[in-house]
Amino acid sequence: MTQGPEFKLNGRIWIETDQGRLIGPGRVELLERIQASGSIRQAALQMKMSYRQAWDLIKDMNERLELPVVISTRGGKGGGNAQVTEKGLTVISQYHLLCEKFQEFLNENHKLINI
Amino acid sequence: MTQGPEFKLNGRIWIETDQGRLIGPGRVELLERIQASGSIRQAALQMKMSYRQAWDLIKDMNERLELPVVISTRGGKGGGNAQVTEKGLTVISQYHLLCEKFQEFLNENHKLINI
DNA sequence: TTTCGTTATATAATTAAAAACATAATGAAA
DNA sequence: TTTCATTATGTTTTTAATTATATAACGAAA
Repeated sequence: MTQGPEFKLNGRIWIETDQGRLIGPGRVELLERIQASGSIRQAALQMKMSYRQAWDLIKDMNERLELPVVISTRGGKGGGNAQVTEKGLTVISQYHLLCEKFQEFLNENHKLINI
Repeated sequence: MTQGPEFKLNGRIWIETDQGRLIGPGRVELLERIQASGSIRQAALQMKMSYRQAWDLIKDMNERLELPVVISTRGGKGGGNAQVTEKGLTVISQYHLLCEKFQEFLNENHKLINI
């Protein structure tokens, strides 16, 4: 029934400080994949992101939040591992909650598009 | 009274089609500056954007919307000029309205941040 | 005490995005 | 009919972002 291009309202939200972005979709997905795999390297591979990039992101969050979001160890069985802390889990669920609200916002305001 | 880093909820919204982003903050600012100056070149200079980039953005919007957002002429007095169409004005005001709503969203949900 | 896969980190290489540059085309006015 | 500033467009260059590569550190287990 509709015709012409389908205009869609979309967007991104994140949490920032005066030092810039701190928590956004990419970082949260990274945390989730670290939690699931127990490995920064595996999480990075899954997201087709370089290990370096993943590590930098984790380091940034660990340094800018009052408690680390990921604790990692090296050596030993498996070569090492990483695990998401309570703080990290809080960050994940907080962001998800915000995203749900944002999705509602997008749905509610889609009808305002009239171009 | 507050302490620690100030966490702020922020974000971006835009209108897209299956061909990708169509209307966002940069494009709308460009339209506004073209409207104010009557010139793509001046608008680009003001935004510290290359003329090429500005022109590409306008071209993209003109081609993807059923009516152009900017009509331009070359030669003559002043070398040429550009003017924002009714459609372009609609795009500007539509996006502003969405941004107002979005700002409300950000303000309302800022309190959800608890990390 | 050697192996293993990972974390941690610096440095080099690659790629993609953006800007810069060059050049026609244009038409009103001097 | 020459000048002028701009639009329009292709091409080259630069820059910034990202990835790749290399290497050390690590510690459990074989």
